[in-house]
Parts: sequence; structure tokens; C-alpha cells
Amino acid sequence: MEDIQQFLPEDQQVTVLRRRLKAWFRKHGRSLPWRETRDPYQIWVSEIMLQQTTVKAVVPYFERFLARFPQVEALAAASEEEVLQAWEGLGYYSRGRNLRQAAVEICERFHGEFPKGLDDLQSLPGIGRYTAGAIRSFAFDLPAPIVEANTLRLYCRLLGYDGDPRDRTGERLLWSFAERLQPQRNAGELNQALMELGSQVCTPASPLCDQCPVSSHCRAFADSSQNSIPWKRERPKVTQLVEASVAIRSGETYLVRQRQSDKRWAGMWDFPRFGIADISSRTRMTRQGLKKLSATVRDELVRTLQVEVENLELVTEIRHSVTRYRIRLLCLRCDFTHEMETADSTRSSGGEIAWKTLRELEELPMPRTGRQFENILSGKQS
DNA sequence: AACACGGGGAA
DNA sequence: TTCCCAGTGTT
Repeated sequence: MEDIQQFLPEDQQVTVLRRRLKAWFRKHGRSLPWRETRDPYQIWVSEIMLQQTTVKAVVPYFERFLARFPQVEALAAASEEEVLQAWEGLGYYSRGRNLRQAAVEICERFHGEFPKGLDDLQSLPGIGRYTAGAIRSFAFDLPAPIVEANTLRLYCRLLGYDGDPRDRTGERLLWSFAERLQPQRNAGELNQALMELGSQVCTPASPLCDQCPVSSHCRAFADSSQNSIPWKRERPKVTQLVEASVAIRSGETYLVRQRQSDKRWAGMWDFPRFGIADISSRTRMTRQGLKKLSATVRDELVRTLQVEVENLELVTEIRHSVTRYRIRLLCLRCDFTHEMETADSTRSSGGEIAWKTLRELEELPMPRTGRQFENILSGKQS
């Protein structure tokens, strides 16, 4: 175990850091549009949305979400499907499910009153150490350390810590430093300043050290190691996949399936989709290739859904990526002419399947690619 | 400790 | 293309 004490600054230096951070922040201003609010509900929702997600992507979602679920009671009363639909396209959908579940718990366990204690906050699903600290400091102005992407980078550089910031030692060091920085008053402002400095000045590549108010206290700046700190873990390799997705039309309705696994897009609706093992991700879709694809897709449909289809036609191709996969999605469509023996909703190994009109599909949460596919079918631009 | 979880923007 | 993003929960 490394001794983390040697990295931590003296009290006097901490005082200087706080003062300069605050002065810089007041002059620089904040880049988040809604940060003036003290409403714990709004801060909570925005913090969950911002997890691993850029501000730019979040802004329109946040505004729509708040309009639809203005207070915690409205969110608690909503169905999971409604919440997922509001989350559609944002990614990391368990955030949406946890958000709703936490709203229910706030209403039940805390009688609708937002908890202030770290332990109470962290007992809610989706709220971890960072988000609990953010809510405590931003909404209630209570001292609470925070470590996230921006502050992690800033702390590592200030401390000149070239170890892995995400292992046990690194984590202990960074949270200790964050704790050390906390003032008794105006903790929210200090934490805002730390993140703002991290995102605007202490950037991942070529940080703007000449504009940094605390560069004179930065060990990385002192020995010009800004670009090798923080230490970066090697990234997992991305796997190439080819999948086929089929819109099966019967009259006015299309066959869709709810994804059941607790993994990717859990609980969301999608056109039937499966991996195509015998087509390389780089294969060009020639006439022969299409013929072969159609045969494979037909076999898969019979096997997984027990439906026979004809006239398979390639509509378009969508390339997209998820956490560990880059996917080439071949989108097909066809008319389904046989009688469906089951009711309009049935179950198969892949989850519940149902016939829905395009209008009904608009009400269901779907992955982004499914929605693009639907847009193509209904004649809209993708 | 290592993984899984999405999608978009920027260099 | 690659990297990164106001992290958390599960295995």
C-alpha cells in the first residue's frame, strides 16, 4: 500500500487553492445553463443525466424531462415505460429506471422530502458517491467531496499523481484530497469551481496552464507532465458485429419485440433483430449477398419467432456503436401474409412480441436505431 | 478488480 | 478512427 499522505498538501496551500478557485470561478462564470437552481430535484435529475454524458447532449433532455415530470411526485407516479421514453436516445437506460425507483423511495421513505445525508442519498438507486456529494453541496451547500471525470484529472495533475487514479490507492488519494479541499461554507461553489476548472482549463489534451489560477501549485505543471497525467488504462478492444433487423408488416401493423435481458436496451421495444454470423462486417451488399442474407434472415425468423415471411427487402444500413461493439445493422422489411395463430401479443424466448401500428410505436421506448428504422418506414428522413 | 452500460461530439 | 464525457451497479 502506497502512502497517500505524502501527496496531500498542507493546510496553508489548501487555503490558497480555495481562494484562487473561488476568485477564478466568479470571474469566469459557469458553463451549465441551469446551475443557478437550488432545487434538489432538478439538481438530482441533471446530475443523473450528466453521468458519462456531455452537457450538450443533456440540455434538451433535461428541459423536456422537467416539463413532463416537474416534481418528484410526478416522477414517482409515472410508469417505467413513460420514463424510459423520456430517456430514449440518451443511453445508459438503467439511469432512467433507477431515477424513477428512487423517486418512489423518496416519496415513501422520505415522505417526498429530499434527504440531505450522504448515507440516505447513497441508499437510493443510481446515486453513488459523486452524485450524493453533488446534491449535498449544490442543493444544500453542505461540505461533501466530489470526484468525477473533470476533478479526477485536475486532482491528479495538481498532486502530480501518476498512478492509476481508478485503483484502490488512487481512489483513496483523490477522495482524501477532495475531502481536504472542502470548506465549511460555500462548498457548492467550490465544487462547481473545481469541475469548471477541470472542464474548461485543465482539459484532457493540451491543458491551458497559462490560464490556470492554480498552476503555481500544480506538480504536473512544475515538471511538465500534464500530458502523461492522469495515467490511462488501456481500452478494451471493440468487437465488430453484423446484425439484421426486420420490419414485418401485416396490414397496418408491425411486429416488434420487447428486449428482456437485463443488459443492453433492457425493457425497450425493437424490431426483431439478431446477429448474422456468416456475413463479414466489411462484406459489400451485392445481389448475391442480399440473396444469402435473405435466406439467413428467413431461417432466423422461423427459428426465433416461428413466423414465415416472404419478399424480404433491404431498406437501409445503420452503423452504430455501443459500449464494446461496433454494429453494422442491416434493416430489412417484408409483408407478412400468413395468419397469426396467437393473439396480438404472445411470448417467445426473446421476450414479448406484439403487433403495433406506427402510431402505437411512437408511444413505446425504443433504442435509437429502432427509432431510425421506424422513421425510414414511415417515410421520414433519418 | 473487471465489466457492462449508449450515444454523440471533437480532434 | 480514437478519445472522452458532472458514474453506478453487478459479477
